Amino acid sequence: MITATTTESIITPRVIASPSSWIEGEAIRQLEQTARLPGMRAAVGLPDLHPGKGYPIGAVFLSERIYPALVGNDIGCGMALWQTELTARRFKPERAAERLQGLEGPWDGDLDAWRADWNLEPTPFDSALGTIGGGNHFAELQVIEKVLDETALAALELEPERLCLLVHSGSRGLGESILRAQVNQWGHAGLAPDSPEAEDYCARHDQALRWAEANRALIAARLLDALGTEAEQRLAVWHNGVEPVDWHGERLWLHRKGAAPADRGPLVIPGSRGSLSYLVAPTGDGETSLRSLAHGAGRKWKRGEARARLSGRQRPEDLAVTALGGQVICEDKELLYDEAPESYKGIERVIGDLVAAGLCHPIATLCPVLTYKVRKAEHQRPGRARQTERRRR
DNA sequence: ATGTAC
Repeated sequence: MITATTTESIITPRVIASPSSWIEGEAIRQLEQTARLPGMRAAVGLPDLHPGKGYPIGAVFLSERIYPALVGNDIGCGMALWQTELTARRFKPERAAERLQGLEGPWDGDLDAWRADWNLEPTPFDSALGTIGGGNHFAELQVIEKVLDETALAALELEPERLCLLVHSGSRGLGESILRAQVNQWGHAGLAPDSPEAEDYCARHDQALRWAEANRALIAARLLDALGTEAEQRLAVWHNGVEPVDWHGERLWLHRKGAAPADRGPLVIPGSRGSLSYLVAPTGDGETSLRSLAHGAGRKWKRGEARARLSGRQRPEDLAVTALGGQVICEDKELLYDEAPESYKGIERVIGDLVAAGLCHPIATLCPVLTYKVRKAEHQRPGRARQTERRRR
């Protein structure tokens, strides 16, 4: 007997982007392919849609089943915004840059207390709590560049003269281990909700969400501590994950794969480190966009492609300051090129497409002042003593 | 994306 518990009809994915917005063919193919998975009910590509490893990034999927492989390894990856005590007027990026050291290593604070605060069980990956990681992850100080909705900004308790801190990171090795265990046992198959394996995955997934959120908070705390200042968190969202939703009275599973939630109030959609980020308020009923928004500008060039394209015309030192005047700390050459502003699409187009589709309205723009990616360990770079020695000769 | 896989 065949039990028809899943919908067999093929759904047609939608792409929310103006015809003039360039989207890679491979990303569309991945979107269509993913939309054919059993139990898929809706699939939407957002304006930052680009190819990922098997599944597209910048997309959202509504399904009868749970697809861990679609969520990917960085479960809980997301953005959090703080308002710092620093004022834009008095901030000295070069001085601040000098003080930001050693954020890559394990935190030497009270890990037990931190885990207790965030309701986290110990994991084998906790030495990475409070570390940014690689790829597109960063911690960035930003100045509010232009206020477009004063009332909304005030409601968020964001004062225009104070610097913001935006942190983008995820669940590091923990999320990766959860996905790996999942794929080893079940492959890429969708899990039936209420099955033991689904419950097991969801429990681990939710733990990774909390871990990632705690990670962003600890990254912020360490960075603020290094700068000798304080801050209050204003916004927090994750853009990689799956959650049950009531969809017109039916219980379905909403997968966000590089897609920000549009059902939890205002959020930041960051551009590259060389462009503005947008603080936006979601608008509309969430029907056409599956309650989601773009999570960033979207990659234009694949990882590893940027160095070959840019190294001829830009030296590493040229990439240390962006066109908008922001300082960049990234002592990893490959990453420095991979995450160069040119590797990303223009954020203005992405926001424009979302606004045109009636999905959000801008509250303010944020301009990067100091972007922290990675420092090498102290022993890997020329120390003060050696530099002094050289100068004497 | 990943205290990565080869």
